[in-house]
Amino acid sequence: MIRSHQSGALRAGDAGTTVTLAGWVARRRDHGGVIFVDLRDASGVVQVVFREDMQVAHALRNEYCVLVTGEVRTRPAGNENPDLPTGAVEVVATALEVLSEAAPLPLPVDDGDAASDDVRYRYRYLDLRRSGPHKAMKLRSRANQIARNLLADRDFVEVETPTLTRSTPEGARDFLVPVRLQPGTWYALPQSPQLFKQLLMVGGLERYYQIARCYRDEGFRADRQPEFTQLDIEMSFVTQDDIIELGEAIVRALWSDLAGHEITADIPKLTWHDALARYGSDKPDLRYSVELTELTDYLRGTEFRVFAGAIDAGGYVGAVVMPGGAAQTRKELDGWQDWAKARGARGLAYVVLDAETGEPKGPVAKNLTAEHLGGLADAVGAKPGDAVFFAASTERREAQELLGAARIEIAKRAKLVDESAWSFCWVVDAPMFEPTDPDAGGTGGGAKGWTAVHHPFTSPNREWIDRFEESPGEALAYAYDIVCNGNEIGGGSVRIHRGDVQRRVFDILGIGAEDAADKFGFLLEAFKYGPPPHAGIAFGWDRICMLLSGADSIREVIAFPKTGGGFDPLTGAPTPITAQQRAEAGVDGKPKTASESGAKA
RNA sequence: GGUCCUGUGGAGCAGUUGGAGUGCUCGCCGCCCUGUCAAGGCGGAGGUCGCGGGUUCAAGUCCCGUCAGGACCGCCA
Repeated sequence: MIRSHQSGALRAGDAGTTVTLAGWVARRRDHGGVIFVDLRDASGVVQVVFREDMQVAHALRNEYCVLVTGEVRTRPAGNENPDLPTGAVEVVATALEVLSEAAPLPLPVDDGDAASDDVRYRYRYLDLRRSGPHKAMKLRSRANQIARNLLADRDFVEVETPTLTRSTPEGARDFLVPVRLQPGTWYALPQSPQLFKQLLMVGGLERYYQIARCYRDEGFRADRQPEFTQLDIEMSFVTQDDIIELGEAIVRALWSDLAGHEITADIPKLTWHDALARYGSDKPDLRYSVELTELTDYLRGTEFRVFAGAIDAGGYVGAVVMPGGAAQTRKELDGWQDWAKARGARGLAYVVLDAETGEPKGPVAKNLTAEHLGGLADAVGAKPGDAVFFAASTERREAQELLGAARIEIAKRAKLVDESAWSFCWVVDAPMFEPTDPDAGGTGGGAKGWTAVHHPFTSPNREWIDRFEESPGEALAYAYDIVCNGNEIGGGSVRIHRGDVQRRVFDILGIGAEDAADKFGFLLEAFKYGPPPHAGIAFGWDRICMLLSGADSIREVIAFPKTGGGFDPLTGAPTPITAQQRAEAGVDGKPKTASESGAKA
């Protein structure tokens, strides 16, 4: 080591010690006769004093990398800085070596206002010198360590699975990699290690985990990047409850250590259907209590066409209450219409209850009978001064999700969210299937299809395993998600381990035997040889680290993140390739053996 | 694929009704300064107003297109 101590570790007890420090010039305060330099390394900052005999420090600039030798002294009385951990001491320099100079900085490296995201990520190596990003990287490392320790204590085996693998249709779009040695054929980057971890169970490992990079070529968001990380877990000979117990243990350990938050009781469970019915979301934010009310029966017989149309078609009408919402201006109420339209809804019907009299008012009120209006407040649990928003649709889930989105927006606008709170829940009993493309229903009379809510390897629960064909839309799965403050932070399922059940599920999904063999043949083959019952879970590691670090984007907990367009501002990736690279990569080659699936019709 | 917001010296912003590249904070360069810690004082440099087109006597400002970043919808088994 070229240094003797870490800058941030120096304390009053070190006074009198001669130290050699290495780090960066965080700030220089040049008084002419005496120069103060805040020297920063990974451990923190300490003040270095250069006296008249050390005027070389005059040439130092921000972010020069320097080596300083000097004596630690307690600061003169009255000059301590209580804001710094090292504020009781300073280092009086006797030697200075500039290890490397720094050009004028393209962004501020101090902890004041941050630059915009694209500048920060273009110069991420400078951004990472700031304390916030630095802490986020350390937090993530610590989170990995906590998970590894806990899983090692429980005899889990950490296994790496391939990142150059087979394209598995269904689900998200794959990133594809051309194969030079077999022109015209492509690897896919894994969307998750799902199939491999199931094969590891067949392989008898019983307890597997991996901090796994996953790749999905879909739209990117604040909480979605083209490559992201899961803490991926799979176990044999377990039930859903065993996975939930393990998941809670991991979450409990993470939040205890990294957020100082103790999860004492069991994390509450609610069913997928309850979550939709009460919160209009399969990842409800339980930090606030606003709930939806179904009004389908209450409003049955109404002549208001918007509601009657949904009710008569066997659909759903519901409402959500905005506490104090009656105080909104006409402009604000109109704003909700724009908000709803931006989400693809026709609008958001509402009734406001007069703050004095409780009298229902608003455009929709004119369309409802006195009877319906009279009992409305009680039916939805509204008080005078509240606003009631309605949604109606022939598709229950569609209306519920609109109200769920309104619920979130209400909480935001009415400031109902306790930002310091942590609220966890499990959402269990998810349906096995949902109809494909519900919007297209009714046209052409084409066959109604089903798609897996979770994934095609999810087991129906005991109640449905022998008869899910009877009513695919109602069949429930052993599938579970863990939710924190309205973010899905993990999810998993009990897997199908019986070939016959798997084939029946594929049948419902419209995946024929030939198709299944082509896409997942290797898994079905494996399942011929004594596959153990198994179940697993995967945690969205970036999201968890984001929540624990208080960030509002997973980019903050990724060392070198990409922009929403999948662009890396630092390296400039992706880039075009040269003609020679293209020729060598085999991009344009034709597969040698044209299998049925590969050949064009 | 769609909607909305943003784009002005190195960074963060302001810029009114269309009237001179105008302003603020920080940074940068030079000088002064012996106890600061967001040091202070004086002086200075630094601009294709994202890009292209249009309207106009005149565009940072209005219109159209486009690019980039962000948020959201679709999508994400």
